Amino acid sequence: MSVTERRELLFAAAVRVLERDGLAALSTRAIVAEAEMSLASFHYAYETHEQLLVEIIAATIDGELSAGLAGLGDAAARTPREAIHGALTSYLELVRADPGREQGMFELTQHALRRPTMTALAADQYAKYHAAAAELLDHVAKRFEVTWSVPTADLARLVIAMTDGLTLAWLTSRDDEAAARLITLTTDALLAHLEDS
Amino acid sequence: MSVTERRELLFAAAVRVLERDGLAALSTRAIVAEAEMSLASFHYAYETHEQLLVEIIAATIDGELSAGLAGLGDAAARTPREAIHGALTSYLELVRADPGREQGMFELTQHALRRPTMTALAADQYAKYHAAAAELLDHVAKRFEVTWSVPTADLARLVIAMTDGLTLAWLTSRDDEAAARLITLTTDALLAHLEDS
DNA sequence: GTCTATAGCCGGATAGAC
DNA sequence: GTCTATCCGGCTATAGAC
Repeated sequence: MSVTERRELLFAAAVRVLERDGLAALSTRAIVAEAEMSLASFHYAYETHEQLLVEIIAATIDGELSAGLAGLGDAAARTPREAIHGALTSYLELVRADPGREQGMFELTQHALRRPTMTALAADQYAKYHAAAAELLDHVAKRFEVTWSVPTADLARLVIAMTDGLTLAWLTSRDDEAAARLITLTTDALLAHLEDS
Repeated sequence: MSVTERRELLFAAAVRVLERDGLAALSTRAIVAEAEMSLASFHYAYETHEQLLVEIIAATIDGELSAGLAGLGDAAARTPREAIHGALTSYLELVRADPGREQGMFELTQHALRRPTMTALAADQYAKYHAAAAELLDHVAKRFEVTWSVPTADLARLVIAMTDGLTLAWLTSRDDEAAARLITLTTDALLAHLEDS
């Protein structure tokens, strides 16, 4: 087996363990067991356990972005409200479909914030979240020929803060109706800063 | 030393370790070292390590509430906008003054969500957050003789989601100006649902 | 290359001396 | 009651057989 193939298998196994059992259970032993390998073979692909963690954080950033906010580009939306409401709703669907995944993201962020060598990763993670949200807000403005009366960089932070808060609220309560109302309130908050060009 | 006194000392030491070093470092050994006790004496006050964790989660809920949203009752505020903006700002000050504390809260929530025996605690935690936020929104409405056009229970979820999102944004970026703008946007979002009685 | 076996450390919990 | 010493298990990492 090639080193790169082994890395990919271990990486995929690690993501499964993280989502299913949480970061606290993401030991080297759990990973190789999930990948059905021997313990020693882990270090043939990765130097240290922490190195895999770093790679997971870095990689999950991009995946999260494309999946979570893909709904914003939804071609079926006929108004800015539909576009934004639909995007937030499709994000919530993602959380509902795989709660462990979003929980794993939070755990990774918290973990990174606690280690000096990894805090930059957490900062990068959120910088990319904000950039992606801003890009999609710009996309909505362009598509519907409207303009945001507040810098999209600021509105993007509002979007990300709300998705984080929405996720935590749903994870702790599992209340779909309350989450739907929260999405509507968030949509209202964003649309208040939209004006015709 | 009485059992209750020992419990209090261990509890306080555990909170210090949690805030300073994080949940992952909150071992029984670390706690007794912080409290300057022997290892065995821990189990004279608490049956298990998990029992202390449960107690910390339960107790920190109330403390967080009273401290975090105390600004909403600020007597100096002369308008609803000042009251809400001031409350969110004073909450952010709390986060800035003690980032480790808020991080510890997130870590406890994530931890509780992963163990079946503790998920109810996380649900209680957020239910109490929401109830407290609703109560304070009601307080603002009463004091300034205005009414909320949306159930305060729903607006309360918006408040809590935003404080969570705001906290994560600040923890990852340490950007005070961006946080201030986020607070202004949040204040706007809430005031949009305020009308004269 | 790949495995078994193990070193060395830290974890929670407890036995037993005093 | 309070401590030291220890059990036992899980952890990361690596040595060494093949």
